[in-house]
Amino acid sequence: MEQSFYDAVYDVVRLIPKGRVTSYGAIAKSIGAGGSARMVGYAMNHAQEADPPVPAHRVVNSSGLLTGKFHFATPTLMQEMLEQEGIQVKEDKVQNFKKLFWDPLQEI
DNA sequence: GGATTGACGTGTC
DNA sequence: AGACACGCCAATC
Repeated sequence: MEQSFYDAVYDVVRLIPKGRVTSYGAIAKSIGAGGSARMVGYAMNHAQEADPPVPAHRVVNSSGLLTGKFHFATPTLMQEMLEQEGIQVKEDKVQNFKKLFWDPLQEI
């Protein structure tokens, strides 16, 4: 079966550099999905079972909020991972999000 | 195959 | 400033 919408999302997310984050909308645009930001998040749900694994913890919503943290093994895992990469997270929000934001369109 | 859903985004009240 | 509403679009049931 052909690569589906998911594979495109996975590929972009895997391109996110360590210590950086991006938003669902940005990914959606990069794959040509436009305003289908929801689809990106939907794909990320499967990302847990995707192989190779996708750094979904580097993907947050446009506000820098860790909206999908509850979809990880543990709700705190996402924050832990981000902090490991040097990203400051407070109240489930990525601090300095604007600076840490990585736009896939700039890479692709 | 129609209806529902969803890790979102932007705007409005 | 916080809460609510609508829009997008593909996958799943």
